[in-house]
Amino acid sequence: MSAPKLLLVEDDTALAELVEYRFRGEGYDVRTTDDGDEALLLAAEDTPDLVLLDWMIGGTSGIEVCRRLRRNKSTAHVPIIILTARSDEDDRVRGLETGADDYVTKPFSPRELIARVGAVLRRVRPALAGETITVGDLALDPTAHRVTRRGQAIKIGPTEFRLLRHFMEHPGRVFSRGQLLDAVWGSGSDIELRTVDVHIRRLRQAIAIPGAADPVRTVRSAGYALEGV
Amino acid sequence: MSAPKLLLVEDDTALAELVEYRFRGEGYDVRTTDDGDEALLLAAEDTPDLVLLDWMIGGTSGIEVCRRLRRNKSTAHVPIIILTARSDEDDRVRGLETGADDYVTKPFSPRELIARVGAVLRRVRPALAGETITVGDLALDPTAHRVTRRGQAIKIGPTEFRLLRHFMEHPGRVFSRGQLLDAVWGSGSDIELRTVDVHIRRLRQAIAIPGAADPVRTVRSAGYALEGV
DNA sequence: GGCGCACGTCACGACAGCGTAACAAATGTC
DNA sequence: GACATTTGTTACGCTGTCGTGACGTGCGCC
Repeated sequence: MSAPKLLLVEDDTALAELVEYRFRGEGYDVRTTDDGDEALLLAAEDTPDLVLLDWMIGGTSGIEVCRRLRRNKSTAHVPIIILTARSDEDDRVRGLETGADDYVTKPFSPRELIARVGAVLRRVRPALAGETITVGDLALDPTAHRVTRRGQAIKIGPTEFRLLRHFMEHPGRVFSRGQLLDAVWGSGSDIELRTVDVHIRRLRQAIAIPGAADPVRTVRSAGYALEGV
Repeated sequence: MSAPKLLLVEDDTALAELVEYRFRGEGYDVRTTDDGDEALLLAAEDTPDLVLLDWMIGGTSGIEVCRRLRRNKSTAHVPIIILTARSDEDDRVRGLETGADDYVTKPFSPRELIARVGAVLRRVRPALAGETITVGDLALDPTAHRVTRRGQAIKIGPTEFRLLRHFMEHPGRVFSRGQLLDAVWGSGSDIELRTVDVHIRRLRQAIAIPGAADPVRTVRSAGYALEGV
């Protein structure tokens, strides 16, 4: 549920197994493939939270996988860490140009890789790294499953919690009802769009405290957003 | 249960005796072997809390023992400290890649090794370092196998003890039933998820005292957590 | 052997939380 | 201002989850 999902694309089987093992030990949910095309499929059917991408793989080259991940809407914003054997500067530039978030040259220690992954996740989605996220006077602790506003605890149901968490991971950004259904309920759920409204109301009710403005903004005919800072 | 169990794999008999002697003096339960294969057997039949592994030993090489410890489910998460004569950087990388937790180069003072072992145990499982952990008005003494609340002794069964200890090692954090089964019952035990509920109830009953709130929090559709401070 | 204890499982009941529909209110359009 | 569209709000039935008591079993101890 809250374990960050990694997609590992690596054709060195031994290395892949090692990395997979260590990350599982760290509480990650890892899926592995040695093929670029399969990677794109896997990423499409269940969007990972981060992609570890070998630079040179069979099927499609790493740079191509990177580009195509970016092109696809659901995977466009997934952070990517490139693994490469060459410490060549040209490659580094090309990798980052293609939209990779970080760059690790082989040989690396799993510990180093774990640290890098942690760093990228902390930067991109703090809640996935188990860190408390703060937006305005709201604070959400994902590991303790706790929400506070101005220091006082908020009683909140599971769905509202996930909804709020999604908002707090992208403060200020407007989400359509469909996007919220995908992100909070899961992409395969056929739920009425209007159901979102009800949960927005419940969320508003839950985080409402007297004398404070409602941080949930309605954007007419577009969706909802959390007031960022 | 209370004394941390060490497995020492070392073929320098004099050194092994010295280390063993010193650690026994510190209250550890030490078993020693000079053979890699025997080490794996010993580890399998009675999972140690930490393995001290010489890099170069007869039978199987240290790195191989390390790998095979990791591959076995019951020993997969046991911390390993590598002892090596070479301060060579390549080895260091390879050792950590294989999943060792720390690395001590010979010659070392027993005092240093004791400190490192303590540090690793504290990091991995605070209760094994023999320190009493305190959360709120609860206190748990892992060596004496005793729990007190507001100073008064609590009668508690073995499973509830391990459950409470796990909670107290991670106060405030929410664990799913599956995670609790892995952590308290051991991974690979096929126990019904709902069994956790029953033991949660028994734990609640055990630590309940009149006029005090229940420190075990139910997080609906997520799991349970111990109220942190 | 008899006893007590701790354990894992089950079944039942309670209820929180969910999704939906229906109606009220607000907002935008001409 | 009249209308259409979008959103807010409420009520309701249903499902899934949780708490709880009871039961059978295995094990060690006396």
